[in-house]
Amino acid sequence: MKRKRSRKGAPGIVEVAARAGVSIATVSRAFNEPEKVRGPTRVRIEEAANDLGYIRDRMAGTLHNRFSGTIGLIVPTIDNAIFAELIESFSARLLDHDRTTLIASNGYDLAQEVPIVRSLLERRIDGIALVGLDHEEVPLTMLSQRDVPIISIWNYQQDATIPCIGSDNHQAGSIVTEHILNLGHKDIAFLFPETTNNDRARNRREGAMRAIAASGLNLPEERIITCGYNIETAKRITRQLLNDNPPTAIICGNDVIARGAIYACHAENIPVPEKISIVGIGDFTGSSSMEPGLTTVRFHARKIGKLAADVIVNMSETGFDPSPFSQKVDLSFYDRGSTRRLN
Amino acid sequence: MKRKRSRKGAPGIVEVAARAGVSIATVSRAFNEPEKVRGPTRVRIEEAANDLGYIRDRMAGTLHNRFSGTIGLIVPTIDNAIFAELIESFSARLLDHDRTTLIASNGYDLAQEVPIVRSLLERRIDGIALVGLDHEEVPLTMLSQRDVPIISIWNYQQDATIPCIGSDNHQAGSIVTEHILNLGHKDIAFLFPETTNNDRARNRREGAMRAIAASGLNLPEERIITCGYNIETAKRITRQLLNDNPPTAIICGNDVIARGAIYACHAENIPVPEKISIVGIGDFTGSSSMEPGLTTVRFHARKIGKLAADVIVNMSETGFDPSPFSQKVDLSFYDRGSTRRLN
DNA sequence: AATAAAAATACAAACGTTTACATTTTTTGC
DNA sequence: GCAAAAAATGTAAACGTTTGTATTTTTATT
Repeated sequence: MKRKRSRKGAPGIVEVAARAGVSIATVSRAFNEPEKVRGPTRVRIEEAANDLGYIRDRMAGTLHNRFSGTIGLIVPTIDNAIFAELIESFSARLLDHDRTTLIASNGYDLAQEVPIVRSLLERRIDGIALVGLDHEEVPLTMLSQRDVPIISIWNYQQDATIPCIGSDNHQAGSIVTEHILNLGHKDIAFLFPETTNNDRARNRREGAMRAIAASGLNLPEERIITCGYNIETAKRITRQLLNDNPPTAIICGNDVIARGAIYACHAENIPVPEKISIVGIGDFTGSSSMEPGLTTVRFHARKIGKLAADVIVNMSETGFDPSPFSQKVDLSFYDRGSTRRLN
Repeated sequence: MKRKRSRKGAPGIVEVAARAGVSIATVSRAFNEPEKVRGPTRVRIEEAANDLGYIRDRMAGTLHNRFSGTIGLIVPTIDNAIFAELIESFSARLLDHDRTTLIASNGYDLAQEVPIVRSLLERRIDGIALVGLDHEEVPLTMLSQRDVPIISIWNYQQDATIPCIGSDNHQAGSIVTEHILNLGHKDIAFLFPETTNNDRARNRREGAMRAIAASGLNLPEERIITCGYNIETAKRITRQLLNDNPPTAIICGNDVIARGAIYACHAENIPVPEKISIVGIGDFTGSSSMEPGLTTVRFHARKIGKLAADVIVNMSETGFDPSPFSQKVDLSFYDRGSTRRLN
C-alpha cells in the first residue's frame, strides 16, 4: 500500500519567492550565487526562507544540473574497526564540503559491487571512493560511462590504473619485516589474510616476502599461514601454531590478527615479547594501549579519508585527468613493546 | 569552474522506450509495476534496457512521487567499533530492501544534528534512524514537519516519545551489577562515560546504581568515576585508580572502557580476575577473545540493525502510528573469565 | 462475428528546481 | 540630467521520471 507523502508544512521555493516578493529565479540565485543578488533582496529572501523553514530540494536541482552533492563510498566491511576511522574522517570531511556520504559494504566480495554501484548510480552520485585497487571491470565501466569520478583509497601503487590515495602496502610489509629481521629473528611465521581480490593484503605480503628474500633467509612454506580476518580466528590459529612448533616471531597482516595472536600467547602463557615477538600492520585504535603495546606501522587513516574527500569533490567539480590526483600518504613505524631482540 | 556532466553513454527512459517500441509510460510501469505490463512487452523492454545499459534515475522519480529510496542514519561515532556492527547490519539490510544508507556522525554532539538533518532532508530521505533517545527539539520538528518517519535505535524505553528499537540499558546496567554483587564484592568502582546527552550511558548507570541501592550497599562518591569513551583514557584512569586505592571490582559503562581497564591491570601486574573483577557492557567484537575473556552483557547489534531497517522501511511505506513499532531486543549475559567470587 | 468488458498501452501534465535569455532597474560617465 | 553600460531581476523552458486519464488492444460473452 503505497502512500503519498503529504507536503504538510514543507514550503518550496515558490512560497519563499511569494513571501519575499520576488521571482523564484531570484530565490534560486540567492542560494546558489548569492553575489548575484542585491543585498537587501538577499536579506528579504533569507528572512522569508527562515520564517517558512524552507529546506531546498536538491533532487529537483540535480535533475536539472546533474550534480547531487552525494558521494558514494564502498568499503569491504564497516565492522572490524579496520575502516572505521577512514569512514568517519571521509564522511565528516564531505559534510564540510556540503556533501553527504552514501555508504555500502561489499563484505570482501567484489561481485557485490555490481548491484551496489548500480544502486548508487541510480541516486546520481557525483563521485565514488572505493577501498583498494582490485575491482571488477563491470562496475568500473558503469561508472566511467557515466563520467562519475572514481578514487581508490587505502592502497597506493605508482602504476595504478585508477587514481589512488593511500599508503604503500608493500612498504608497510617490508618495514615490519625488516624490523623483525634486524632484531635477529630467523624462525618467523606469517599470518596473513586471504589475498585473492585483496590488493592491500597481497601487497603487504609481497613486501614482507621481498624483505625476507633480500635478507637471504629461506622461509619454509608451512610458516606462511593464511588467517581469517578476525580476532577469534587469529587467536585459534596462533594457539595451534604455538602448540605445534612456535616460531620466535610472528608477522601479522594487520593489527586485528596481531591482537588475536597476542591474546593467544596470553592464553598459552607464552610471554610477549620475551618468548615471542609479534608485529602488526595498521595501528588501529587500541593497538597502542594493549599490553604489551603492539609494534606496528601506522596507516594514517584520518589523513587518507580527509584527503580522499577533498580530492573526489575536486574531481567532481572540475572534471578530471586521473593521474595528478594520486597521492601517497607516508607510514609511521611504532616500535612498542611486542617485539624484542633475540639473543 | 562548474562543469556540466556530459551524458555520454547514459541512456534514459526515452531511449529505452524507443528501442523497445513502446511509450515511456510503459517502460516506467515495467519497472515499477511489472504485473501491469504484458509478458512479451516486458521482455522487450528488459532487453532494450539491458542492451542500452539503462540505469534508472531515481531522482527524477522522487521529484514526482516523493520517495527517494534513501534512509538516513545518524550515529554518535563510526569509529570506536561501538556502532560498527549496527551500521553494517542496518545498511546491508536496507540494500536488501533496495534502499541506500546516507550516513553521518554527530561526534556525540547533539547540536551537530541540526545541520546534518537539514542536509539529509535536502536529499529527501524517506526515513531516518537516530541512535539513542536524547535529541534536540529542532531536528525532530524539522523531520516531523515533513512527515519523515523517525526511529530511535540502540536504547529501548517503554515510555519513549519516539518509536525505538533496542535493548533496555537500565537492565544491562543492573545485570552486570547484580552479577558483581552476587559474587560478594563490596568495594566496587564505576567507570562510566559522560552521561549528559547520552541516554544509553545514563540508563546503564541508573540501572547499576539501582541494583547497588537495592542490595543495601552504600557506594562512596569517589567510586563513581567519569571516564572518556576510549581505551587510552580508560587505561590511564584505571591505572591511577589501582595505584590510589584499588577496589575489588570495576563496573564499566561499556566494553571499550572495560578493555582499557583490563589493559591497565596487566600494566600494573594486577591479575584479573584473581585480584580484581571487571565487567563491561555491550560485548563488542573481540571482547570474548581477550585474555581473560570479558564478562559482559551482549547487545545484539546486528539484530537491532536489521530490525530497525525493516521497521523504518515499513514506516516509510505505510505511513505510521509510532507506538506499535517499538521493540525491545533481549540482552544476553556472558559470564567469562574477568570476574571471580570474592572469598 | 459482433459487442461489451477488461487489460494494456499511450498521451500529457505534473514534480521543484536551474538557467539561458529577455526585461527592468541601477549605476556610470560626461 | 541623459544616454549607455552594467547589474539585478523576471520569464519560461528545460531536467527525467511518474501517473491520472484517454485510447487502443485483447479477451470474454453471446
